[in-house]
Amino acid sequence: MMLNFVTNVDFHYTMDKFIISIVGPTGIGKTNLSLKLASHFQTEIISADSRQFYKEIPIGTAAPSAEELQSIPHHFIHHKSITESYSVGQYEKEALERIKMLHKTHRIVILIGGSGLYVNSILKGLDTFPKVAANIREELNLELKIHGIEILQKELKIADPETYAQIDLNNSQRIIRALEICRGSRQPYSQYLNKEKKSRVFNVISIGLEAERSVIYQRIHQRVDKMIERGLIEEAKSLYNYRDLNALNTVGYKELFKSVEGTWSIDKAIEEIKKNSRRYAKRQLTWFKKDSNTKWYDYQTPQKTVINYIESKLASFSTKD
RNA sequence: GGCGUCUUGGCCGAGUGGCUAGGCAGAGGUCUGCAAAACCUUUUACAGCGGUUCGAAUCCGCUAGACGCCU
Repeated sequence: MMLNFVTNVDFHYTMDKFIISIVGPTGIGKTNLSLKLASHFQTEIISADSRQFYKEIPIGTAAPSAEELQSIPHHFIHHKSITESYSVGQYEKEALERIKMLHKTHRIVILIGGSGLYVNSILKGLDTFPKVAANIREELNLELKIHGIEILQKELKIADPETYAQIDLNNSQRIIRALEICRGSRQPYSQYLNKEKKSRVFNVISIGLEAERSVIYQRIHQRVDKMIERGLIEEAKSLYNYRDLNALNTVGYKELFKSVEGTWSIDKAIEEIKKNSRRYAKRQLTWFKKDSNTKWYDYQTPQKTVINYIESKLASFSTKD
């Protein structure tokens, strides 16, 4: 339903539209490249970073600076408050609408991704699930806390054997998601999966930025130190009262909260931030490397080289018509 | 110099004759509305040499190193 603007009528018109997707591990230089590309192609940037959505946490999420945000129009950065709940489903819908709008006046839109699932929601699409009341998840979370995961596993086995057979049964988040759909819609979660293929009205050119592992880690360490200099500790302290919000279950904040509480020293917290950032980068790489359509470049590759590649891709698409 | 205690994988740490300790770090991976989340898998050992024994990380001896006490 969220894709009902995709019709045969505007097929021709839309397929001359492009998304340049930039992926890669945290701290590799995606922001920098996206700014360059946006200015070169005279276009705007859509962010697919699930933490840069939140306006209260700019330092720890390494969001683009005020000047950068001013030089190129950005979308989905700082558009939410940490107190609002947000989901990929909502993001997919809103971002697709925004992209459609931008494509009316721009041939190319830049998508910069840090969050694999969010990038995928734009590029490939999610299946459509019914909306379920928020209190169902709250109930499930409570049941998990009181009775443990076994009871949820049992319920899933009955409610949706197919999902039960495939899902990671130790992962309570997945089980709860499946169950909230089962309970809320009285239909098995698996029933909503893999419906008709989502069509997209744009072509995708995917660019990955990478570096040797040790280089990535070194850059992460330096960036964390810089965040501390810029006042990450103060930012975290000021948000301590909101620590239970999902948006603050984020590298940089959860560790500093422990030092506010006195369980960790500041130095220990900083070490943990670096460690968790390294792990995050590793998971991002695992996710993004799976997409064989991505053209990978070393982070030091001249931006001109990347632009040339994109130009040639654009040309190859237009000759296909 | 003498006496004693100790030496387990990158780190911590259990194990006293046969049965994978475990944790952390690292590495690899999963992923359809909490995703910077959540979850899964996993390599490298018993300081060295020799002996006892069917069998030694575990018992004995020597060597090396660490720590403690004594002269």
